[in-house]
Amino acid sequence: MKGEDKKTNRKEDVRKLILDAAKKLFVEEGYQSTSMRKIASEIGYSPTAIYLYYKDKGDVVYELHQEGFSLLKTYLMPLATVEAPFERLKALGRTYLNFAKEHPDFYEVMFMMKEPMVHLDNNPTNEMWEGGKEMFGFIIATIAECQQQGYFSKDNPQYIALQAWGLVHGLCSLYITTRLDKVGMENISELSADALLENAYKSFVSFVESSKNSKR
Amino acid sequence: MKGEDKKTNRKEDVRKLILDAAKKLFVEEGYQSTSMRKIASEIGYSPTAIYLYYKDKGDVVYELHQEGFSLLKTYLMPLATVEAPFERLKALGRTYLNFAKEHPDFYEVMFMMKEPMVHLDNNPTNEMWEGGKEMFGFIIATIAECQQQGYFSKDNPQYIALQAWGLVHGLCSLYITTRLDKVGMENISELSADALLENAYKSFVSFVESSKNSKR
DNA sequence: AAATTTAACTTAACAGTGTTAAGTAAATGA
DNA sequence: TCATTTACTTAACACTGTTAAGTTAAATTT
Repeated sequence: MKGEDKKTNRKEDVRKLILDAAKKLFVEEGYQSTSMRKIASEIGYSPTAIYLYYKDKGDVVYELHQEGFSLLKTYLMPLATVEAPFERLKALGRTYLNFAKEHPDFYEVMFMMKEPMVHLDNNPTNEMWEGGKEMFGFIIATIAECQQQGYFSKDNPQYIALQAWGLVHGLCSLYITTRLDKVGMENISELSADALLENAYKSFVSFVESSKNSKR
Repeated sequence: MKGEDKKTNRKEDVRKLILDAAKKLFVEEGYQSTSMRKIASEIGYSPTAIYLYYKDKGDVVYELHQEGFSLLKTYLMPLATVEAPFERLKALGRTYLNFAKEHPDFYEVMFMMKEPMVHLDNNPTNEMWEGGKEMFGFIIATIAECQQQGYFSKDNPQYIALQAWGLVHGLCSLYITTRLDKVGMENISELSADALLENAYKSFVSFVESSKNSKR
């Protein structure tokens, strides 16, 4: 069995070598200019060598997408210690926004690009976008706790969670695609994208806060 | 002057010919497989002929993006007749969602892709994402009217409009990138993406409705 | 009417992309 | 030692956007 282990270990090592090179190019030069050939030359391999370890480019992009979710987890971990559910929810939104701003490339591959989802469809394994579902589940659970404290309506927490996620994701994706800049400028107030993002989020939080115990 | 006019008319005609071919491929085969070569062969030209009428691919994609905003306008025009501002706002959200579902490719190029924004940055004309700003302005104006009727807080309408846009855009982009499918399945309730979208939007509307005159 | 210029294209080519098939050299097993 | 597997590389295909140079016909000028 030792030989077997050694073999799979070796295989895993090279996979990691390739993935790390891909990640490096990805964060330094962006997705657009991360080609199979560049990844290969980064580790001194020929382009086709990658195909011995990954099925195709979609496969390595999917792994990158998974790396992104690992990174997001390290951002969200500390939130588990926040006792008050609404405080936790606010921090969740903040952290999500920060993650998107600090790692726009990862955010893109995780939440904006079609490729990783297509890869999931083509590889009908039992895992169905685990990372995304886990994060969404965290929002749902937190919302449900908030409801018990009088926040939001008594609606299905899934729907409310989707509103929250949709809003924050919407802001992040408009920010990343520079559309927040474009609507902010020349608008008398002359607000920067960052200021718009900040103010919109704050305004949303206080809107939810103010509607506590309205109970529809 | 007649010669001049004839010349520019001819030039405009061919530009339209190219753009229509691009649009056809765009809606029938999607952005991914709309290449300069396919556009050219669609109208019986050689690939390089396009470059006599458009600077580069980004240029024709930008025009496609403009076509999208023309189309969106035809969707939004009828809303001007809705007197009650909150009714108009609800209809605006609905219409926006419908547009995204009926024309996902146009929606992508208008609100999700980076290319058209890069094109704007590289062509420093006086127009700064006119279509986007006009639509966002429509939301702001409607929100402002809603505020006068006791809806929302007395916050800057720009911030509230951005929340609304962010939420609806977030839902649309999660829908288009099939992420709503992925989080909806296997979730006991087993909701389809369409049902999730629908319920989240309805829940949001009734949340805003219920908080009327809370006045923070 | 003839010569020249300009307009509207095409052909060939470059540099890049993802990907497959075939070939090679070294390590391993019998 | 010989055969086989492992781990790669080289060459090639079919694309992509794009540029430079060449062609052909129409318009303009002389």
